[in-house]
Amino acid sequence: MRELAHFPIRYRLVPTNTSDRPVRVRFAPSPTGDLHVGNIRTALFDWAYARHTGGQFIFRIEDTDRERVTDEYIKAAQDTLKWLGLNWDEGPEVGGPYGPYLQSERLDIYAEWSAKFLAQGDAYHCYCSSEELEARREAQKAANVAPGYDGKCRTISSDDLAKYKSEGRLPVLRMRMSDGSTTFTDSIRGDVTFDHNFVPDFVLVRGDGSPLYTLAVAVDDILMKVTHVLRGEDLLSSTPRQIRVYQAMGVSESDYPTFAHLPFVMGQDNAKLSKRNGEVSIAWYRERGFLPEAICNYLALLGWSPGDDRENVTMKELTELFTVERVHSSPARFDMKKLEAINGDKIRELTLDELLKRTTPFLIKDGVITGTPEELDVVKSALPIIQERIATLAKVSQMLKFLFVSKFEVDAEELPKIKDEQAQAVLKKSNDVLQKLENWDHESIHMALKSALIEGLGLKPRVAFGAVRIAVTGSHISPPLFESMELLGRSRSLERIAGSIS
RNA sequence: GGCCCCGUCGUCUAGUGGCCUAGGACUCUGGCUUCUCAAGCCAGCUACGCGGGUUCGAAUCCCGUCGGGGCUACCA
Repeated sequence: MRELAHFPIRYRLVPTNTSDRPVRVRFAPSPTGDLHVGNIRTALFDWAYARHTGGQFIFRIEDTDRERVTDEYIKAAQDTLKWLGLNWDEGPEVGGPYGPYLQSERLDIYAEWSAKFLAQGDAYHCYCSSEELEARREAQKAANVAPGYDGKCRTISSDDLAKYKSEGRLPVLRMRMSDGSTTFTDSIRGDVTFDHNFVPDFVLVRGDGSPLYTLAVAVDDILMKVTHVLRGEDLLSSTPRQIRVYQAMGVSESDYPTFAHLPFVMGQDNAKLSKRNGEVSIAWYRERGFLPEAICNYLALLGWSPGDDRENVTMKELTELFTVERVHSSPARFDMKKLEAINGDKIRELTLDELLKRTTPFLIKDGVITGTPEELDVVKSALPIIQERIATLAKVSQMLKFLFVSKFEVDAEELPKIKDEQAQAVLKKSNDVLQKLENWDHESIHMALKSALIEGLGLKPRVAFGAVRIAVTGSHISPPLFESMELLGRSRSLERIAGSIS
């Protein structure tokens, strides 16, 4: 076994794509659950960068830990990306020249490289058991030295080897780190240096022969000719290990990818956003009626800005404007209120047909309609009056429910408001004038009620119309009253008003 | 503990030595809009973590400090 030369490793990277290699960016999640806000922010930046540069966007599944990654989650990840419009050029389903794109299907490749590393002396077998390692780590902590593998099995006597083998111990494959340090240029953070004293020999292959992330990620990025690695900040300190694998692979420095570590998206509790702290899965937002373009727009503004005051950015504009240089190095807090505001803006930008298409599934799911053409006609005529008052698509159901219920009932907590003397007078008067109304359109209804209630009874509009609103829609919050009554129709409107009179 | 990253309104951000008595957006508060809720419009509150230095001049550069976060696995 050859000892590695003891010299500091100098590794310089150009901060932006000045290389003439075509840009290839990958998004490589390890789907151990539904993709969450942080994952998607990374995917979005990866995608935007690829599109901005006219490069390729590669989607790779890191499923080397088959105990935590399930097929279900892999499928869900693909669905989420597609729903968001982050289409990939290479990856699952579409294939590509450097596939397969599931690491679990590339095991022979990793086996080949790990055998090579072993033969070259870059890596070595380590027979230390988990218990032994744990004990030594504890001792290191107690002695206040940097914890990490101590290199015990770098050299191993034949006696010990025979002993371990007779005990049936299965070795892991460890990468040998040299002395010195690794410096690389992160496009977002600048030069970052790690002293190898704090980068212990790391495991490439488990005792059972399966590869670890540390091996697979580096091998794949090289083999798939990835030029830019934009990923979460949590992986920053694992970069020297990736670079060590590149060296062992014999890759020349000019072919190393450029790294850019994106800042975290944090939860309200100021901790890294994770499954623990609440509503982080993209599926959760989808179910609540958030638009994919709104999610992308909002997420793009977390850690990046176009540079001017604009906040409403389309996907197209994002691809035009996105550069790594404008990505922040500091973490951002996720703010649901702002997402809702942007979602509302995006809803208001939708055409009527588009809005109808998007809201229909929610109305059906909530049992408001079954989806007949007649129902959709009604929905379509009602959408213009609620488009500016909903922040999420899921809100349409409660707004339009009153138009479809077969057995109408006033909300229990609203009922007392129309039972007092004044309200009853309003309803009786309304019933009288509306019975005689010739044209049942919102303008006529408005005029009739205004004249009867405001001028006739001398009431404040909000008081008078409020009672009618509750009687007709069942709630004090509703779309505009007169339009609602026009949509509801004469008979049902009058029926409800009459039904509210005691 | 060690290593690494980070630090402008409550939140997201603009800002790369003078354009900053720090701009925008979201939130919040008040008002307008005589049908609610929204939307829209107007106004207001509120920030350069702290301490030194460099400079004629610092949010911007340097040092220190404090604070937050990540990593420290046969997870990724």
